Amino acid sequence: MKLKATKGYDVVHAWLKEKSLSPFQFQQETWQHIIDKKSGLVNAPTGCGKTFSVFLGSVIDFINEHPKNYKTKSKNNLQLLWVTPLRALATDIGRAMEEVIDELGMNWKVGIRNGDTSISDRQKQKRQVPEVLIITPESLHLLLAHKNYTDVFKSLKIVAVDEWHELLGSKRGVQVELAISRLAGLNPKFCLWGISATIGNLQQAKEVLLSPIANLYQQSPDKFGETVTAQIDKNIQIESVFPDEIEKFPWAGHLGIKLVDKVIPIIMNSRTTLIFINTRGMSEMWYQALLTACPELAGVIALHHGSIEQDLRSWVEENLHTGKLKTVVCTASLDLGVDFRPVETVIQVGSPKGVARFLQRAGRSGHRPGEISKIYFLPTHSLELMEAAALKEATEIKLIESREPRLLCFDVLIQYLSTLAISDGFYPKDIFEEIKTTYCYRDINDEEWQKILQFTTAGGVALQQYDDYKKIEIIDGLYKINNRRIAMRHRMHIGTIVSDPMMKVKFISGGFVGVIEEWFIARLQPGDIFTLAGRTLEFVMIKEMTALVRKSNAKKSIIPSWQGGRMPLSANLGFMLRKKFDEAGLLLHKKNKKGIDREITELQPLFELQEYLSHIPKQNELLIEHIETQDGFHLFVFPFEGRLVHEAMAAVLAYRISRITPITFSLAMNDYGFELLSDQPIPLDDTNSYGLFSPQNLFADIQRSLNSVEMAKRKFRDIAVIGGLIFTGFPGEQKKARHLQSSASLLFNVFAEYEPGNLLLRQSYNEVMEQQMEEERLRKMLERIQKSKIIITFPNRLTPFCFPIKVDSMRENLTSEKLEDRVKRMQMQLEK
DNA sequence: GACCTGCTGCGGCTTG
Repeated sequence: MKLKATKGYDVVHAWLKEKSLSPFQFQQETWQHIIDKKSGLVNAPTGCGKTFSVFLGSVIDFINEHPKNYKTKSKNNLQLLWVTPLRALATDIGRAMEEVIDELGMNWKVGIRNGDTSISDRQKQKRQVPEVLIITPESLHLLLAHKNYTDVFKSLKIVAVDEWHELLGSKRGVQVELAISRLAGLNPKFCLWGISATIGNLQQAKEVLLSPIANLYQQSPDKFGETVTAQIDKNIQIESVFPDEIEKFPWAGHLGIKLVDKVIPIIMNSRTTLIFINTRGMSEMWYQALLTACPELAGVIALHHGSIEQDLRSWVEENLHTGKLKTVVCTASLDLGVDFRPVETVIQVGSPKGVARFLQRAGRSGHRPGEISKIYFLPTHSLELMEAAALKEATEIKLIESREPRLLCFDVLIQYLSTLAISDGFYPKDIFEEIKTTYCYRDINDEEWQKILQFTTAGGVALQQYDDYKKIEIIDGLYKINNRRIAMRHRMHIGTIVSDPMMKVKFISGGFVGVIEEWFIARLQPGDIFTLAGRTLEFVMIKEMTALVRKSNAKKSIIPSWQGGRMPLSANLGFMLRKKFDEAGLLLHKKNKKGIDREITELQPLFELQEYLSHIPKQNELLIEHIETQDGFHLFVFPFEGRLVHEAMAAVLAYRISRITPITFSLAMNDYGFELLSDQPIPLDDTNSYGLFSPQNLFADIQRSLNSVEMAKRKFRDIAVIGGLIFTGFPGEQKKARHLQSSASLLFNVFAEYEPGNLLLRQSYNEVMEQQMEEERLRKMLERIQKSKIIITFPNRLTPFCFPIKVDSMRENLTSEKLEDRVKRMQMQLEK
């Protein structure tokens, strides 16, 4: 495609030429669309100039509009609104944009508006609106909460939503949708561009973002907008780290520290290495282990995770950028963000749980078009090695996960209405029309809308006697909040991220180290030694919700753990894993092992034992193992559908079996399968297996088998905070976690008793089903099982497949030392 | 209610 010659393009083209840069095809395509005033989605990997695709497009467009005076034109006049999910990205992108503007001699200003923006900068931006404003979704809503906010957006020409794939699928994405619907209501002339990495549902991603704009043009949202794809194929090299003797490598575990000696040469042979660890606690352990194994790393190795003080993290990022650091051990905290050009090698320790995440991390290395991205996969137990084989093939065929957009988030809607009410107020009729243009709320009905309005103005049915919940007043039909206290509190609570209250950790001598959860600190005695941010610390005391510590030289220390999210194995990776096990099973009977993944051939001894004791399931089979040990009667099932689905399925199966015979179970699960354990034989056999895994009555059986009320209550806490029902305190004034949960629980009970139809209550149950149980996936799994062959085996001892689940379930009752002894004993028995 | 594996992300302490 050749770009139409325009003044704007000439100017930009000349500039590019001067810099000896030639634009990529996808960038030119985007520019053309922007010139033609179209909207759409750019699909490009990070680090290949996706920023410039849209940014330069807006520059070209501006020059075209003002060919004569583009150098002097414009002041106080927002042209481009750049939405990005990360504050850290804003500075970098802003700097790059300023450079271009400077070199083109244009009279544009770039402003950054987020929580880091100083008060004086905010005031400056208010007096003189910059031409380019880089903003987070939260800050964008804060703008909508300002009086006369409509003035700011009058001149807006282009809105870009960067990293849209990161926002889609979360309530932050819903916030973006709402903001877009409002802007579309105000200023129908702007173009909207999303920028996204590759995901499974790109078309849907485009539709979600562009829906309100499609509505303006009265077009059907699923067909509206352009898709521009960068044809830049990243060369990704995946290499497994193999233990020397697979026979001696543990069958279970999650840390993988036994392979630390294999990591040192990789670090040494590479300029810089990022080591991704799945949890914060384990990243602390790896950091220590690497330093112990290779003391020369002192000073060039660092640690980075979400509970480390922001300043320390920035220091690490900065020094990684300049190449001073050779290695950084990190968690998902470095998945996104600053463009780490010098990173040469990436190591993934343990399961990345999904294809997209793995590719994202691989892409952190060789971060330039044309360069090879090199990633090592380090397994934490034997069977996990199969994930490397699965990831390789998934990468080849681009089996990348989708991000499902969230629907009908009433909590976010309530927050949004309060936001509009504290600025200029709103007329329900207009706003209802607007929100219905979003993907999230397109199916909202009149009754639900009335309930929402009633809720924000009168506290709904249950809370009508409490003035605190009557936030919005109606004056001549205008919905408005005039109470300054309510307005202030609301501004402080804009956003959809609800975190557990944490305790800060600070040196007595001053200086913050990071944050830790209350329960962890609560069990420490003064004088106890623990580790945080790679430092050994002695706990002194708690003062004003801050744990005071001093440095320590002790050799032994406790490593904290945090209660984070529990990402399950993705459906795509599970699918590929089943395929690889199928291949492994076939291979046992084959002489010629050419062309077979090395991971599979290395694991041959393990597979032989599995096949001897039980069976290796094929793709169209479900393996069930009945095993009797001194602990009792075990039933192991291996659907490979991820922890959350297994958790729900285990409960449903236990319930269904208990209807055949009165029987109680204890349950255990991991990403590959689950276990039912009982003191009596478990009546599951050929005659009833399909019935027990039937999708029929699934919903009812879930309700009966899981404590959905308790689960909904937990979900409700976040919903209540987002919806503004619970005030989590002024900044710095931390509320206790217990306190927060109990106020949420109280509200939950009130609704359950007096207003069972409450929308937020309903939403919490829906979120349990959709997010926690992954009901959709559970149902699909059961349908798959109905079409599969169920293979029931009776091994006379534990098998390589069930061993990791067994070890995980033992962990619950034992301390780690005892566990280690016990695992050894189990393994010895197996080797007999 | 919390641990023995359990991520990340944002915002707020005014204004007339």
